[in-house]
Amino acid sequence: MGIQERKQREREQRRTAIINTAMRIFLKKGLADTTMEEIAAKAEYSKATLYLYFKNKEELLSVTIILVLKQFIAVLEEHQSRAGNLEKRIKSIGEAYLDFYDRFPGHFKLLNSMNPIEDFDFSKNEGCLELIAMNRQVWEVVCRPIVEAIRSGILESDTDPLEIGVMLWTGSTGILNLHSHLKHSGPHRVELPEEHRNSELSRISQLDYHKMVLHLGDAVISSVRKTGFRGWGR
Amino acid sequence: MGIQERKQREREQRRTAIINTAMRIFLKKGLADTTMEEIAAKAEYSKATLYLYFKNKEELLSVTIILVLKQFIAVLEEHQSRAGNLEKRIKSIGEAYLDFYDRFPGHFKLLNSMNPIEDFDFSKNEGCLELIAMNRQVWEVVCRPIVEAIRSGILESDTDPLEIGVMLWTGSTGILNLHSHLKHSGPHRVELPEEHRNSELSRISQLDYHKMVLHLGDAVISSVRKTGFRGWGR
Amino acid sequence: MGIQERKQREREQRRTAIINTAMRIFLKKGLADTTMEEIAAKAEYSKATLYLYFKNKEELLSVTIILVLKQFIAVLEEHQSRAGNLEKRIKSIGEAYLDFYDRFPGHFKLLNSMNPIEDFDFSKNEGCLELIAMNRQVWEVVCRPIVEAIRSGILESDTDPLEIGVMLWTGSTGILNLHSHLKHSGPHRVELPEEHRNSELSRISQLDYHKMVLHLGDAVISSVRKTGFRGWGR
Amino acid sequence: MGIQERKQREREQRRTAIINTAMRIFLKKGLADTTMEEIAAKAEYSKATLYLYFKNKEELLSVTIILVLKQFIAVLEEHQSRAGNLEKRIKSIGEAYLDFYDRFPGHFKLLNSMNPIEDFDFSKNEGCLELIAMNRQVWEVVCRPIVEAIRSGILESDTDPLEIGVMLWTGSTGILNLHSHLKHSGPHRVELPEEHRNSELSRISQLDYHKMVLHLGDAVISSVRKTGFRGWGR
DNA sequence: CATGAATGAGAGTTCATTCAT
DNA sequence: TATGAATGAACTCTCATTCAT
Repeated sequence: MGIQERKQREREQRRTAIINTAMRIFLKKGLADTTMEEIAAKAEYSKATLYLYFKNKEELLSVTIILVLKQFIAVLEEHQSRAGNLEKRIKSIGEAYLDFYDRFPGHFKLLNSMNPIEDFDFSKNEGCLELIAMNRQVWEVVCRPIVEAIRSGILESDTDPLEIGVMLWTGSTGILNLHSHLKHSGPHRVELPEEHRNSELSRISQLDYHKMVLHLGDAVISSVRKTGFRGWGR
Repeated sequence: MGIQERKQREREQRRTAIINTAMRIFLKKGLADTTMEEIAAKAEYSKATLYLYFKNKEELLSVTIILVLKQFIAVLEEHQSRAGNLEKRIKSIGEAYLDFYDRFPGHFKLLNSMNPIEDFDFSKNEGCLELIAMNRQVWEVVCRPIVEAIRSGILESDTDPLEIGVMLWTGSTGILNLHSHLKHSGPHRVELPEEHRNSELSRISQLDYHKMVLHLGDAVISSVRKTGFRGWGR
Repeated sequence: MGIQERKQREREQRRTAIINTAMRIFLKKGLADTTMEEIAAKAEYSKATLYLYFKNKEELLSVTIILVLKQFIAVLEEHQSRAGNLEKRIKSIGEAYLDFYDRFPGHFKLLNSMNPIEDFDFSKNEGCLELIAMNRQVWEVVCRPIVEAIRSGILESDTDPLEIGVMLWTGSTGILNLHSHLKHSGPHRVELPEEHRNSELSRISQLDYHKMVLHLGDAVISSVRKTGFRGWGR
Repeated sequence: MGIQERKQREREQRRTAIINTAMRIFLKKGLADTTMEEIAAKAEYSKATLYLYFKNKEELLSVTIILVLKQFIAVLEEHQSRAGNLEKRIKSIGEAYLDFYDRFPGHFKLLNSMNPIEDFDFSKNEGCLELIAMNRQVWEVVCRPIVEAIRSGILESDTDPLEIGVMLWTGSTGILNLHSHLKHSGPHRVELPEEHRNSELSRISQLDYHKMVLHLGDAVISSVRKTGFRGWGR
C-alpha cells in the first residue's frame, strides 16, 4: 500500500525533525537543563506529541546520541576507505576526527557529553544496548588498521593494538575537547582582569589543533613502528 | 582581636566541612542530581545555613572545584620538585597525573566534569575568576619544565611548549577519563547480550593505564627531542 | 431495506464488542485507571473509533453498567420464576444474589462500584436516565414478592415492603462486597507482621458467605412474619 | 525545651489542618479527582508545602482515613462503655453506627470509599499496616460483646461470633450507604421524567434508616438467641 | 549564627478528546 | 466508517531559594 508507506515515511521524517531539534537544544543547554517543554516548542509540537514519538526524555536523548555515533562511524569509515595504504589508513583516524569535528562541532560535543558524573543512567533504557553496540563499533573501526599493521610487520609485534587505539582516540578527543571548550567558554564568556589578559597562556585558544592532533598521532605510531622500517616518514 | 580571629577560623572550618561534604555528594550523585537538601543533611546543617556560607549552589560547586584544583597543583609541584633533572621533571607530569588519579579518583572525575555541555554556567559566578586562575596555574606548572627544556637545547628549538603541554595534558586526561568511565559504567552496569560479551574489545577495561600514560608522554617528548641528543633514552 | 438492517446489526455488534472489552478492563484496572487508550487497543480499534460509538468515557461506562444491571435483573427474575411458592420466591432473592455473585464476580464488583465518593458523575450523562430506570427495576423485582406476601397475610400487615427489600438487598450486598474485597485485597497483597498473622480475625476471609446471606435473609423475614403463622420454618 | 515543644505542637496542628482540608475535598470530589493543587489551595498553603508534611498523595489519603477510623472506633467504644448490660452492648453496635453516621456523614462515606475497584493501592504505602491494624480493631470492638454473649449462654453456643459481627456490620453499613447515596445523588442531581417521579419507589429516600438499622440488628440477634432465653425482648 | 517553614517556578508525564484525511 | 496525529489541560512531585524568628 503506497498510502501506508507514505505515512510511515512521513512519521519517520517528523521523528527525525524532533531529534534534530532536540540535538540542537541538548547542545546549547546541556543534557540536564534541556526540557521537553523547550524541545517541543522549538520543534513546533506540543509536549504531549513528543511522547508519541519517544517513550520518555531518556529515549529521546539516547536515540539522538546513537544518531550522532552513526554519523561519526560513517566519517571514520569514509576516511579509511579513501586512504590508499595501511599507513594512510592509520593516519586517517586523526584526520577523520578532525573532519568530523570541523563539520559537526556540536555533534562532537554531544558525543563527549556522556560523562558519567553528569548524565542520565542510560543503563535503565532500552536503547542502551544499541548505544553500547555503536560505541564498540567505533573502537573496532579505530583499531582495525592498527591490527592489520601489526600483522603486516609494520608495527612492533608486541604492540597491543587496543592500547594504541586508546591513545589515538583519547589523545585526539582530548585535544579537540579542549579546543571546543575554549572556543565556547574561553575569552568570550568571562571578562578577565587586566593582569591575566595578555599572558602567554592566552595563546592556548589559538593553537593549531589540526597540527596537534596529527602530531600526536604520528608520535604514537612512531613509538611502535618496527625499528628499521622506513616505509613512511614523518 | 584574638576572639575575632578565632571566630573567623571556626567559620572557615565549617565552610570547609561543608565543601568536603558537598564534594562527596557531587561525586556520588553527579552535579545535576546533587541537591542542597542532601548536602545540608549530610553536613548536619539546615539548608538555610548553607546559604550563609555560599551564595548559591553554583558558588558551592565552584569553590569545591577550586579546592580540588589546588590539590592537583600541589601534586604536580610535589612531583616536579622531587624530580632530579629536567628530563625527570618532564616525565613527572605524567606520573603526577597518575598519582593524583590513583589517590583521588573522585577528585579527578570532578575536575573533568567541567564539561560545558553539561554543567553550570560558571561565568555567572563570582568565584569564576579564581577558578580560571587556578586553571591557568595548572597549565603553567605543566609547561614550565617544557619551556626550560627548549631553552636548554634538549628539545627542538621550534617546538611550541604550549602545544606539547596540551598534548601531554589532554592525552593523559583522556586515557584516565576513559579508565574512570569504564571502571564505573562498564561491564558492571549493563548486562550485555552474549554476542558482545567476550569480544576482544572487552579487554579495554583491563588495559594498563599507567603504562599507556607514560608511553604517550614518552612518545610526545621523543617526537620533539632534538636530533642527535641522546641524553635520555626510552 | 435489508442492507440498512444488516449495517445496523453490525454496528450493534461492534458496539457490544467494545462494551465487553471495556467491561473486562474496567474490572481489572478499576474505573479511574482504565484508559480509552487501553480499551481501544484491546478492542482492536483506534481511540478515535471509540468516539464514534460512545460520546465519551462516561457514556461507555454507564452503558457498560446498564448491561450488567440487565443481566442482574435477569438472574433475579429467573430465580423468582423458578420458585414454587411465595415463600420460596422471597428466599430466591438471596439465592439470586449469590448466584450472580458466584457466576459473575467481576460484574458484581462493577455494580457496586457506583460509589458516589469515587466515580464519574453519571448525572451529566444522557444514559443516566436508563441507568436509573434499571436501578428502579431491580428494586421492583426485589420488592414484588414481599408486597405479595404482605397482601397474602403471610407477613405482618404493618410491614413496609420497601424497608424489608432494603434490608435484604443491602445486607446481601454488604456481605458479598466484604467477601469480594477480602478475596482481592486480603492477605495476598500485604505482608502482615507476625503479630497480626494468626489472629482469630484472619478467619474472616474464609467465612461461609453463602450461609451468611441466607441466614440474614431468614432473620429479616422471620422478624416480620405474622405471629402464629407457621407456613414455613427456619 | 519549651520552644522545641511548641514548634512541634504547632507543626502537628498544621498537619491536622491539612488533613481536615484534605478530608473535605476527598469527600466532595472523590479519591481520584482530588488534586494536591486543590487541597493546597483550600488549606491556604502552596503545593510544595503539602509535601513537607506528607510524602505523597497516598500518604495524605491513608493518614486521613486512619484518622477517621480512629474516630469511628472511639464512637463504638463510647457506646459500648455506656451500655449497661451485655444485651445493650450488642445493641449499641447499631446505635454507634447510627450515631457516627449522623454526626459525621462525610467521614462515614470516606470509610466506605475503600472500594478495591476504585482506589489507590494502599499496599504500596508505609502507613498501610496501620490502616489494616485499625480496620482489625473495628472488627474486634464489634465482635467483643458477641463473643461474651455466647460465653454467657445468651446466644446459641454454636454461633460463630465473626459471622454475626459481619452481618451486623455489613447490614448497617449497607443501609447507611444507601441512605447516604440517595441523599447525595438521588432526586437532587437528576431531573427524572414525569413517569418515574411519583412512583412508590420514590419513598426509598425517605425511609427511616434508624429504624431499619436497629430492626436489622434485632433480627440478626434474635435469630441466634438461645431458645428459651427471654431475658430481653424485641 | 542557625533554622523551620514556606514557596514559585517548573519538571516529566498522562489522557480524554478532537479533527483532517 | 475508521484512524493517525495532535494537543490542552491536568497531574504528581521536586528544588533552589528566601525569610521570620
